[in-house]
Amino acid sequence: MTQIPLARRSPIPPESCNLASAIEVVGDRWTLLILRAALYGVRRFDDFQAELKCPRTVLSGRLKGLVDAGLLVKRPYKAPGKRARPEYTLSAMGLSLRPILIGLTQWGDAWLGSGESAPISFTKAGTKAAIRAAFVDADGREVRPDQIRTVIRG
Amino acid sequence: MTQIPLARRSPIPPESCNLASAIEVVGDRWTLLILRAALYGVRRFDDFQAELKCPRTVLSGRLKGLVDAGLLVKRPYKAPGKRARPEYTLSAMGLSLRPILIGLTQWGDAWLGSGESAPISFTKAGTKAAIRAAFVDADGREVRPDQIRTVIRG
DNA sequence: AGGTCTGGATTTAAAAAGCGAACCCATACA
DNA sequence: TGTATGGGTTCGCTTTTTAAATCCAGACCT
Repeated sequence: MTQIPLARRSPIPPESCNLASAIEVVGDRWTLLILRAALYGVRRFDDFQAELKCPRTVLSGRLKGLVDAGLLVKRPYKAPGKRARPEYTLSAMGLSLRPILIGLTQWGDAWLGSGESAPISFTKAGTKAAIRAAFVDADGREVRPDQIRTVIRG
Repeated sequence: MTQIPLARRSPIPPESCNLASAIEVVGDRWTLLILRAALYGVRRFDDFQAELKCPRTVLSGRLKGLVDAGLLVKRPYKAPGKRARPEYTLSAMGLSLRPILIGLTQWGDAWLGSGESAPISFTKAGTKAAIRAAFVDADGREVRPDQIRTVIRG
């Protein structure tokens, strides 16, 4: 196993690190579970609540936070014969988290799964072969994890 | 923007979803910040504490949790002329989260960055061109986001 | 108009978690 | 003998979470 060299501090302090900022935005159990559901198409308050079984106060707070952060868009929808109600859909910013959550799904399949085959998988349109989250170079060719190098600006 | 079709529920209930399980393990602000630091080489209690500025009780609890979950390994180290002390290093399970945290870093660069160029970037060993998180098929060729299809087992 | 249903929240009070400061312990070193 | 250091735990206090109850607006029915 490639060992990471010992460091007393991270090369970038958390205050000015975009990873740390991202963690402030999405690094929360309920927030992540909301995003998971949203990526599967859930949009409405009560549907989120039924799925997550979280307190409605928490849900309402988290939804507000995600809207403020720009990950969700709140807008009215109107089913025929019903009054207009808000629905929460992913913005481009929120949608662009999909590869990360798919990556986390596959990490969970690999390390937390119960041995059975993964209950959900992802394929390229028109084919049946599974795809996976990975890194690619500018030409779209895979770069394996041990080939990744970190470069600090400066 | 590709809209996700409306759904009242996720296709997989959270209780039996490996993504939801993964969120239980790593879906926490301090836990993620610890993993971030660990991926940069931080190993020791006081170094984590100085970097995260979190209460020592919280740090000690989270480290225990990560060891129990198998992401970190606790073992003694001995600097010459010093007494033996514990250090926390990433297991293979923890290391395999690196692509996800790099993906999250790049998401933060794209959406939360202050307009300047990213303070940290990633390249393929031996080259200078940046790499990015993406999906690949079995042959390691990129699959663009709009080409991704979700398949439920059954 | 009045009554009821329903989705989308807010209010309330108890339980849990987070927090900072102080303290403890073992070992190196002077 | 005393002091410094790394790695924690203990102690109170504050903030969040949580579950349950309540509120509210608009559609539908009669």
